[in-house]
Amino acid sequence: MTHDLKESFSADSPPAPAALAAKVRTLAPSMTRSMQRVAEAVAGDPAGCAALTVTGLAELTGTSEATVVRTARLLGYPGYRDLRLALAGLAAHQQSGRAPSVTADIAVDDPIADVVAKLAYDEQQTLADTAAGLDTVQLGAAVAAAATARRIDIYGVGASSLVGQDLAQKLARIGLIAHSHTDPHLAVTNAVQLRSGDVAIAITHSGSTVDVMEPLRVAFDRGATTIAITGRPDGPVTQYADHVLTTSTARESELRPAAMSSRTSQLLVVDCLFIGVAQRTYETAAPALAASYEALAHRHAPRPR
Amino acid sequence: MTHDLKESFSADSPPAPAALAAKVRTLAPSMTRSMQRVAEAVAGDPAGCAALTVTGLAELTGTSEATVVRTARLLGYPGYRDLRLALAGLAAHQQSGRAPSVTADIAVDDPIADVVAKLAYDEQQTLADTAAGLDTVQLGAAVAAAATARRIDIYGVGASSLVGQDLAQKLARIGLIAHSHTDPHLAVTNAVQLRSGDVAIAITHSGSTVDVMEPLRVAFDRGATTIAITGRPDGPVTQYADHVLTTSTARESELRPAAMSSRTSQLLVVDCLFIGVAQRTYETAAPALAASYEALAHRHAPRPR
DNA sequence: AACACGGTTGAAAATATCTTTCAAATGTGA
DNA sequence: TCACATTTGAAAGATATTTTCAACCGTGTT
Repeated sequence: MTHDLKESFSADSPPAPAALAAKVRTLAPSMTRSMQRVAEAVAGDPAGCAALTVTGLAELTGTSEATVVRTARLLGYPGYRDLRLALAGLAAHQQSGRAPSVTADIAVDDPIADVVAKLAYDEQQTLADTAAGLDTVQLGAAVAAAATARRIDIYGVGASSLVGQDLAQKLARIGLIAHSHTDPHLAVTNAVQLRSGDVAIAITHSGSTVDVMEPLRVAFDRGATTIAITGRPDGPVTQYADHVLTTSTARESELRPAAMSSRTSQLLVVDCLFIGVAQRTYETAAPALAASYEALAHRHAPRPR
Repeated sequence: MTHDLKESFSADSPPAPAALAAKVRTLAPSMTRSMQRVAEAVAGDPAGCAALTVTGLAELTGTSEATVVRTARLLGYPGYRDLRLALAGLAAHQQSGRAPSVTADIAVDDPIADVVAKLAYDEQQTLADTAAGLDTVQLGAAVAAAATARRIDIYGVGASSLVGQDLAQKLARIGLIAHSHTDPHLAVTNAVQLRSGDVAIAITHSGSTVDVMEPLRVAFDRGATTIAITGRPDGPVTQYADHVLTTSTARESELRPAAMSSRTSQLLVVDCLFIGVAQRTYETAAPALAASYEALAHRHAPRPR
């Protein structure tokens, strides 16, 4: 416990890391020759020096450990250890300063690391856009309808079908009766069965996919509450929709199909819808979720050693 | 010999400061209780921990020096000293970028607008974590294998099956022979047909889903190049994987199942894989993509007036 | 030129910190 | 319950840091 006093000292008085180079210049005149060599090395390559031990830095500068420690002291740190920590911080800091221009399109010859960065950035952007553009009133209405629905039918084809399946899976997990339809004919056949109190959800990025519009129209005519999740709030599908949830569209490039970002956007909307429903049906949702985890437990292999 | 590449993951991961919190979550399940306590402390207060010595951190977490060192090792650092340096860097990093206030868990009584904001933020976080934690060497190897594969089989069940389908759909669109298998029996039956030059991809968040491991094992034994996309880089599935792509794990709450963020993470990985393959097969991929757009055009209704 | 003297320096000892070892404690499955 | 494997921390061992101290250097004086 006694050493803790030292800790508290280092906590309140270390110099601001950013000003290190300046401090070196300021204090240089009052330094001895060997100390200046050390200070120079430190100011010149903080990141590199952070990787060195006292001995390493002493050798690098052609001085001794003692001199390195003296320099650290002069710069305002309790010892070399703390200077080194500050150096690490400084390195990380200036690392982040160099913001990579990931805003560009993905090119054919981009290195794989750039692809990862750009893709992640794009999808993050898509999420932000979607969240910003989502009408919470419409979403609230959709949630209310879905939470009390007798049954929920979901239509989606192509890439959107996966989103539909995802939603259906999750709703089913919390005990709701939800089905995703991919086959347009079967979807229409099923839609005919719907009536007031049921919910139909169409997912289409273009807002004009016939195979998805048709079953929604039937459901609409039958009196079911209809929801459209689309990137085109003015598209044809919305004329059969009681509630419209808008997804965002990101620029697409040759290598990055629009389906990619629309899927991200659709999934966020669908997740919001799901969480909303789960909130409203919490009493039954929570145990249902727990039960489904339980049921799956035996499908996993034991931990290896 | 090829399988030894797996080793490189845990061994080479150098100071990746930004991804520390993510790494803690990813590796937490494979940690012992006391190690988790240490990891928690580190992830919770990087700045504070950076000021502590091994002994200090051991006392703080009620464990021993040995455990602290073990934890540092598991997180990918040579020892505590290096973890501490990374921590200092991280502290400086987050000092500059002030975190937003939507970090709280989603509660049962959150208004719908908050749900949207929190969910979007969480998914963005997941994307960032995934991108930071993705081993580009492994990814590059996976891309190379997939781009030249005679055929690609993809295994995934539950939520992961949708990710598998998404990947298969996209690869098929650029002219590759790719199939997603959901039925474990059929998957194994198909896996038997694989041989050297084919690629098998298993997608499982837990890393221990038997239904997915089994076909991958068969493919592995048959000499196919095997890829595992999993949130548990130390899970059983990796023993049959030539290349391991790690997805990140976000904290989950009662209302937000882990499946949600793992899906986001998996999709990003899969997208990166796809783009990588598309780059490598650009000559054939570009016209194939264009053709598939063309073919779908007539499935859309004309814009209404 | 020789000397004395204050400041500078690094080798080596002393200390602090980190790492490894190993046996006890704890948990786990038969 | 026992046998076995895993987890854990105390203490020994290895490194890194700090301190000590005598040698060294440069300068100014006699």
